[in-house]
Amino acid sequence: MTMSNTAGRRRPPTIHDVARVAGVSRGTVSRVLNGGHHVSPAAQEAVNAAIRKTGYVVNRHARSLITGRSDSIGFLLTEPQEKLFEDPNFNVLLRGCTQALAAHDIPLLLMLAGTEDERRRITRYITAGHVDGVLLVSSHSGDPVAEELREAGVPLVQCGKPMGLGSKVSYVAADDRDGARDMVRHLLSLGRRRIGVVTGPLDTPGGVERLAGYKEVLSEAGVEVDERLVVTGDYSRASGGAGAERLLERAPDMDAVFVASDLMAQGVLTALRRAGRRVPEDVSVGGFDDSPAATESAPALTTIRQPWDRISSEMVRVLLAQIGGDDPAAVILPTVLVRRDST
Amino acid sequence: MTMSNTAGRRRPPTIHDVARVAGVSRGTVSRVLNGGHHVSPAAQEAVNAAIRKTGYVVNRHARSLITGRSDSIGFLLTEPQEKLFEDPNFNVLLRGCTQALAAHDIPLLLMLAGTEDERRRITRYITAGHVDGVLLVSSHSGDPVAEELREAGVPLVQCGKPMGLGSKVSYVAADDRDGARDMVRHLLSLGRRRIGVVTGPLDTPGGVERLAGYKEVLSEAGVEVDERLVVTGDYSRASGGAGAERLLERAPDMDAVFVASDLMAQGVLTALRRAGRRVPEDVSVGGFDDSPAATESAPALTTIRQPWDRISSEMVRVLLAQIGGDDPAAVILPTVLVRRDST
DNA sequence: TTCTCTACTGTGAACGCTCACAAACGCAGG
DNA sequence: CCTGCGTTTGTGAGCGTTCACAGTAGAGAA
Repeated sequence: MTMSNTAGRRRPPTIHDVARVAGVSRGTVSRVLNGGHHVSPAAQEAVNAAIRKTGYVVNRHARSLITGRSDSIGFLLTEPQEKLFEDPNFNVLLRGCTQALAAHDIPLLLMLAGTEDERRRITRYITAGHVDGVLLVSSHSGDPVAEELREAGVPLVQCGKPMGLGSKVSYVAADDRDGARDMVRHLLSLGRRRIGVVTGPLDTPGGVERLAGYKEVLSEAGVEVDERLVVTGDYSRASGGAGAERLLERAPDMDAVFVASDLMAQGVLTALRRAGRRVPEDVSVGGFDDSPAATESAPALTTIRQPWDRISSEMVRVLLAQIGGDDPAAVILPTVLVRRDST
Repeated sequence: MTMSNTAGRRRPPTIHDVARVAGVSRGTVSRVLNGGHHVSPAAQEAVNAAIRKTGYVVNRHARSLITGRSDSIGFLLTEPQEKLFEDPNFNVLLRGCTQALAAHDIPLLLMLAGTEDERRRITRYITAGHVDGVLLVSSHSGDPVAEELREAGVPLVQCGKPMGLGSKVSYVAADDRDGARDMVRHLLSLGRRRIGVVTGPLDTPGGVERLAGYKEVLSEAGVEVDERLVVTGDYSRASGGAGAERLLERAPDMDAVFVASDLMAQGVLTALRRAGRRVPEDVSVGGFDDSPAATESAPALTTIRQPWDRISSEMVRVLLAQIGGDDPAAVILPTVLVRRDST
C-alpha cells in the first residue's frame, strides 16, 4: 500500500491530464505536440502552460506504437570491437553522432555485432522496426549486415565508402584518395623520390584509395612506381613497424614513407629509429588521420586530417533525410594536410 | 488494398498472426514469449514453429506501453566528453556494458550530458521512464544528475565510488586504495624510501583513495610522509610531466614515483628522462590503470590493473538486480599489480 | 459415475497516443 | 436568410501487447 505523494514513482501525467488542465481535448494537445498546426493561439498557449505545470513528457512508446516510427536510431558496429574502440577517430565519430542526434531529440542506440550470433539478433531487432535508421561503421568489404539491411529497406548510412555494393547505399567519407595525393605531393615537393608506402588492408576502401592516390601522383610526376616500395599493414602500430622493416630491407635507399594511418606511422618511426635512420633528415614520414597519436609521437607527425566532426554530422543529416523519404546520397569531404616535424 | 508479397515494407507479423498460424490464442503466444509457464509442450512447440515461420519479433513499444518498462538501459556521461572518450578505460567500460546487456537482449542508449541544457533534457527523458535504469559515469563529486535521478527513484549504478552521497546509491569500483597500497609496498620492497606521488584531482575518489593508500603504507612501514613528495595532477599526460618536474625540484633525492594514472606516468617518464634520471635505475616509476599507454611507453610501465571487464559486467548485474527490486549495492573489485620494466 | 483440483487456454480490457472523421463555428457571398 | 467554405475543435477507433479473469479439459478420488 504505497501512498505516492511527494516521493516515489507516481504515475507520470498523460496527455489526458494536460488536456484537462488546459481545458481542451486530447486532440488539441496532440496537435500542439506535433507542430501546432490548426491550433488557435489561445489554445496553443493554454496547452503549453499545462505542459509546464504538469511536467508532462510524451510517452514515446505509445506514440511509436501508432506511428510505426521509433524515433531512435542505431549506431551499429560490425568490426571486431577491440580495434575500433581504441581508435580515437571512432570515438570522435560516436560522440559527434550522439550530439548531432541529441539536437533532434533522438536517442542513439549503440549496437555491437561482434559474433555471428549477435549479428543475427541485431539484424532481427533492426528489421523489426525498433530503430528508424542505422549508422553503420564497418570498413571491411563483404559485410553481410549492410546488404541485409539494405534489402530490408532500412534507412542506412555507412561511414566510409562501401566496397561491395554500388551507389544504392548512402555513405559519408573523407576523400582518401585526394588526401593521399596531397601527402605524396608534399613528399615530392621536399625532393624525395624513393617514397615507400605502408597501406591499409586492401579489402578496405581506405587501403585501396590511399594506395591509388599514392600511385597516381607518382605516375603524374614521372616517378617510377616500384612495387618493392609498397607494403600492406592492418592499421596497427605493430604492422607499421613490420612494414617499415620490410621496406628498408627491400629498398634501403628509401627516403620517405607515406603511412596510411598515424598508428602505423608510430610503428614506422620506431622501426626507422631502430634501423639508425633519422626522421626527417634521412627519411620523411607522412601519416594519415591526424589522430592524437600524431602529436604524441616523436617527432610529431605530418599527417592528413580527416574531418571527423563533419563526417558525423553529415552522416546524421543524410540518414534523417533518408528516413524522411529522400534517396540515398554519398558525401565526400575534403581532407587537410597538417604539417609537423616528421617531414 | 495492397498486395504485399515479396518486396517492400510489408507490415511485420503481430502476435495475432503467430496465434493464427499456431492455432492458439494471443494469450498463449504471449505466455510462450514470456517464459512459457502454464503452457503445454504441444502448444509451446506450435508457437515456436509459428514464430520461426512468420519471422515474428515482439513489438517492444506495445509491450512497453502496457508493462511500463522500457527494456532499455541508459549509459550516461556527465563528464566533459573530450577527455573521457579518449580514455581507453572508458572504451573498455562502454563495450563491456553493451555486451553484458546484449546478453540480456537489452539495448543500451548512449547519452551525453555535456551542457546544462542537455543535462536538463536528458534528466526529463530519463525520469519520464524511457529507460529502466542508468549506468552513470561521472567521476567528479557534486554531480547534480546523480542526485536528481536518485530522488526520482531511477535505478542507478555509478562507476567509481561517488563522493557526495552516502551508501544510498549503488556503485562498482576497483579497490583504489588497495591498489595504491600494493604499488607502494612494491616500491618499498625494491629498497626505495624517498617515494614521490603524483595523485589525481582531490575531488575524485580515485585521487583521494590512491593518495590515502600511499600514505597508509608509508606510515605502516615507518617511512616519513613528506608533503614535498606529494603533488596533484589531472590525469593528463602533461600534468604528469609538470608534476614530476615539481617533485624533482622540491625533493631531488627522490628515488621512486607512484603515479595515479598511466597517462600521467608517461609524462613523468618523459620529464625524468629530460632531467637526466634513468628509469628504473635512478628512479622507479609505478603507474595505475594498466591502459595501453603502459606498454607503449619506454620503459614499459609497472602498473596496477583495474578489472574493467569485471567492472562493466558487475555494473550491469547490480543495475538489473536493482531494477528487479533489490536494494542498492556497492561492489569493490580487487586490482592486480603488473610488473614491467619501470621498477 | 461424479466431484474436485489442477493445468492449461481463450477473451475482453487497458496502456497512452495519433489519426481520420465529424461537428461547430465563424464569415463572405448570393 | 441560407449556402458554402475554411479553420478550429472534439471524439471514437485502433496501434500490438500484457494482464486478470473466466472457462475448459483431464486426472484422480470418492
